[in-house]
Amino acid sequence: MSRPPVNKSESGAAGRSGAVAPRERILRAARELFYARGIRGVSVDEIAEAADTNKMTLYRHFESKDLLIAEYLKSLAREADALWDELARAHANDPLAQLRAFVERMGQMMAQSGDRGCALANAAVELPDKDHPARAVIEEHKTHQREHLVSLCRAAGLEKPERLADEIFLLLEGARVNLQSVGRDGPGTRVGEMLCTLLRTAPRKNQAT
Amino acid sequence: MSRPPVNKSESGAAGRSGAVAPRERILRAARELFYARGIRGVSVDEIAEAADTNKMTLYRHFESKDLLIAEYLKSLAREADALWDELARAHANDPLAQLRAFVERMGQMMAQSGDRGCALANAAVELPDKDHPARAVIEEHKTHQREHLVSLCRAAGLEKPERLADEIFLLLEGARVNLQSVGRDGPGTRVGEMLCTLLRTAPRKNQAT
DNA sequence: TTGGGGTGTTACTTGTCAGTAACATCACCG
DNA sequence: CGGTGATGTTACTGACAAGTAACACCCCAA
Repeated sequence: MSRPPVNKSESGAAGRSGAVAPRERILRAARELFYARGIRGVSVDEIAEAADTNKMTLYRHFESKDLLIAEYLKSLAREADALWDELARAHANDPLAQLRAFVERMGQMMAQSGDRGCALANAAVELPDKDHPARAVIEEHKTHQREHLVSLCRAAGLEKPERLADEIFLLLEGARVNLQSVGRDGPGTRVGEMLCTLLRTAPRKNQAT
Repeated sequence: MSRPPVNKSESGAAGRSGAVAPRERILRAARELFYARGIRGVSVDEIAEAADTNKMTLYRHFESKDLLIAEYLKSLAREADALWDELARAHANDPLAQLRAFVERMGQMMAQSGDRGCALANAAVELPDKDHPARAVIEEHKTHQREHLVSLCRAAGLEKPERLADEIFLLLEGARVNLQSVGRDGPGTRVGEMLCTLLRTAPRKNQAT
């Protein structure tokens, strides 16, 4: 009780040195492998090896593969939220600029890397079981993402913010899933400019300024 | 050489009677199971059993599970092409009506059944290996689908047919993949009206008529 | 020095799945 | 009736994967 609360992630192998704790290494390896090869196409042994550790240590940090999957998706969701925060800081009190920066960022992501689309959506395809622990993470994140888009559209004074947000949202989802079907020659790579013109030509509510 | 080429599918158990040949039963079972539970989540044993036959017969008709997957997707692609043909017959020489009927049909499909989105796109997610025999089927079909949309938009005299077709295409893809993440409460169910207004407000090229 | 917590290692159990072999059966055709 | 081809049945192999047990190790702190 009285001793300093040295968390296991802070002490031990990691913490002081530049090394990374096993749990973190495992999560990073899981992210790479799950994304690149699909969740069901990667074994926990492979993940452990890629994380420079072994299966036992993996199971000491994650109850099961299913819960590791859920954590993997959670970490991606947190990263996406961090992007929102970053854009909010970069364009404070300018929701329209945040929207623009967002669609530009997504367009870039799709143009260069990320042939494999949205990891969350992919997971939903790979895990049809509605009771899988990952499903809650996916649904929560997608809903949150869409709501954030709506609130930005509304704050930007755009007309029919729900409809516009849905359009942006669905176009992005479609582009990312289509990238996996037809690769870089499909319409997915041109979604960036589509969204830019969509925002540019979106009608604003007549209001004071 | 000289004997009449009695195809196995026409003679034997099926053909004359109302029964269905094993190969067809297997394909149908594969369609249901692969779609509902994912490709990697269904074993060939299950498919054979659902088709009221057994694994041996399955392997007598399909070289491997991978080729069965490819055939499964091919049959779906053929079905989609048949839908185009049906719409073309129903609205001959009226490409705009074909487009409208198409988006309406898709909206219906998503509103009632088909929680699991586009089987082709799902397969692309589940089969990251670019050399998988199913990939060619997927890419070919998606490209063909998009080209058909473009040609319809162009024939309908709509402006920027490529851009409009891509928008329709991506919105549909996005709606279907999103349906799997957030279910019926998401924006996917409203894509029907979105597409209708998109078509209604799409600018036509100034031309005689 | 000593003890303990996190980690590495090996080996194992259990289950599943793709694919095959060998043989029995059944229907139809001549 | 006899034979041929498709189908059914059973049992099997080999591979792989999730998860666990037991034990050795090693660094750090008291």
